[in-house]
Amino acid sequence: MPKLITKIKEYRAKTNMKQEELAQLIGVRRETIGHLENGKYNPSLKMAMDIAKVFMVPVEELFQFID
Amino acid sequence: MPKLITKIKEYRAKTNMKQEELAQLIGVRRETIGHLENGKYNPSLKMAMDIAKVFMVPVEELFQFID
DNA sequence: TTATTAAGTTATAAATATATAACATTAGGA
DNA sequence: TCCTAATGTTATATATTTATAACTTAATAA
Repeated sequence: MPKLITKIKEYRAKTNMKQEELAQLIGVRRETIGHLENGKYNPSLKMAMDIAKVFMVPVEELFQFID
Repeated sequence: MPKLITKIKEYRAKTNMKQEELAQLIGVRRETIGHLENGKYNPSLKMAMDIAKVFMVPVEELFQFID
């Protein structure tokens, strides 16, 4: 079972963005962002790319699977 | 409803790889690769990154959402 | 202390991806 | 042409993500 590591929280902090704001920008729920930040599951490619676009970084900069 | 465009088939052709071979490399079914190549759905981030790794390209080079 | 805002967490429902199996179609070589 | 391998396609089952709602916790300010 590979674990997902993400830098979403760091990029949010860097830009003073709340979970709620990010969620609205990409059209998902706040809880979904929270779960994702805490590695609860493997998101869809669309959602991952939408978030990467918000922070203007490549998907691989934001997400990494370990193991 | 955004449409998914992918270059998987092109990269497979470039390296003479069958759907079945790619599927086994990343641990999914042949039909799953087929459906993905034909834009049937939005894959998981893990699967997208696994495929990108096989062809040694960034995720964004392989997948693009239109609209 | 009380109130408020952001984030964590849990349970359940709904939506969607993926597996599975079966059959159809296409392309290429003998 | 006939065979065969590769791919397309469809239906259904299973697994997983995401939505929803509710409650909790942490931090901060009044």
